[in-house]
Amino acid sequence: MMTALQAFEEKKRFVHLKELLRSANHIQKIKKGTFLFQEGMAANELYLILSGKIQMSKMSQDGKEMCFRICSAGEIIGELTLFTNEPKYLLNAKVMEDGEVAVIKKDYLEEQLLLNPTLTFEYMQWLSNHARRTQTKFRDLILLGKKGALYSTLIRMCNSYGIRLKDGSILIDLPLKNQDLANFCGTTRESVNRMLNALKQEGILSIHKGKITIHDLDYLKREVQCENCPIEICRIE
Amino acid sequence: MMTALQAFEEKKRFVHLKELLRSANHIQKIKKGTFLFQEGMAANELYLILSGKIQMSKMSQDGKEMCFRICSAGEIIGELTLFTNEPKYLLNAKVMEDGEVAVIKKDYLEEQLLLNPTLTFEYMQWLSNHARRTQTKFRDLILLGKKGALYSTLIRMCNSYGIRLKDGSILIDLPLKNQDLANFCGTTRESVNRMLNALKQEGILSIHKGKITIHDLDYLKREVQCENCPIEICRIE
DNA sequence: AACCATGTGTGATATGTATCACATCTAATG
DNA sequence: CATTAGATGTGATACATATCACACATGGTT
Repeated sequence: MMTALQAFEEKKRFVHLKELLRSANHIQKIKKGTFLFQEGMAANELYLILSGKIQMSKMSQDGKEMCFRICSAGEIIGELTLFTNEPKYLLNAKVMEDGEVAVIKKDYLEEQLLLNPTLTFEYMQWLSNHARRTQTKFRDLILLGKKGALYSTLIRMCNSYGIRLKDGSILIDLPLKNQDLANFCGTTRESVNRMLNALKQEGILSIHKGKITIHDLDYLKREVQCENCPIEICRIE
Repeated sequence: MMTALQAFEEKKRFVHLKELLRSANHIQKIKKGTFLFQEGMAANELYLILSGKIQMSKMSQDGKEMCFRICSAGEIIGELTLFTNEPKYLLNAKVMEDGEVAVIKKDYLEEQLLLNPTLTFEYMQWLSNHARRTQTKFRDLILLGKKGALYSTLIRMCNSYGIRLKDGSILIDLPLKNQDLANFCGTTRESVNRMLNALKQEGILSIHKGKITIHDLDYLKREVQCENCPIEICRIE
């Protein structure tokens, strides 16, 4: 779990990049249930989320959904279209919660990134960390079986969206349906339901109003033989 | 499958980056069966492969291996340690075939990358593509089941290591054991063996001296409902 | 309060996949 | 060419997971 200091450090990161993004072209309202963009669409802009929540996912041809991350205020989306040939969005951006995004022209951002070494540095750092996170995440999802996949997802969600409560429990501050979790870890809502209920029985976690609270994170870590990798790596996104 | 033109374009990519790497500090011989580096080791250098083959993989705590890519001449490894805080290798680099690598000091490369916009641009482009490849690859591995995972892996290997033969078949120019393939797609060697034999029966592929030749790539693509994503994305690495 | 849509919970069953235990096969080596 | 180590091939079985079908809970609406 993130300590107060770590959270502080995390916020200090990429300050120049975020500063640049704030000088955006215009602001756009986003409404729950709509898509900000969908995979395959030509990508000329990227977005800084000002408020609201957006789920980034990718569909398989047969209708199954792989969920990558849930983004909220301060996060950049559409970033992987930068510096690509025929830029198309690779993911779907589905709005989970009303809000606003700042719209940034891709061309402008690319130009600025190359002109300013500090920006370049921050962006490369972000990309490297992204790639590193992805490697450990997918190793877990693929090698640990579905139960391990769920446990690993819960652990990462604690690090990405968790709030430490007074009793030491961690509230994952996102309303998550069984189906959402299933989409994150490549299983079915029924399996997720059974596994969550088993964990509830054991007192490992509890659920109120669609939000999960983890009471015994160490249990989950033991079960997946967690190697306690650095906090910037062991995250959902 | 890559056309001649595409292959040519691919080779032209990242020329400045590779040029820089050739001005390396020194050359090091690598011997089959040894590790150039292992995950967790402090990372102060990265490498350009001059000859030989290196398999990049990550272990899970219970001894299972997730294989990410097999690199040969012209490829850079250890690159994801650039611009990270406490740089440690994230993967194991196991030598599959004797050869030589050029050793580049991490500090020097970081400095050069930031100083030269062309280099910066190439490296960012490479990182973006890497992230995009990873997203589609793991979606396939996680959502398609083990058979789909194997088929997807074979398709990507055609694009990464394939040589088109006169009769239109594609030779995957790597000696691959059943266990290697299993490590790539998160299954067991027995399962891989059964699936490969079924494909042999159907005439979809054949194997000589440990190298697989795909006779009917379209069959594999149909089975995984391949969406024919761009060649720089549908690859193993 | 009755209704409806959406989500959750759960048994029965089918399918997919791993595991175990061997029997070959093959290539390298003395 | 005999031996051996490593790789492949295959049945039997156990286990994990998905699928199906439906009951139940919940919250919002008329």
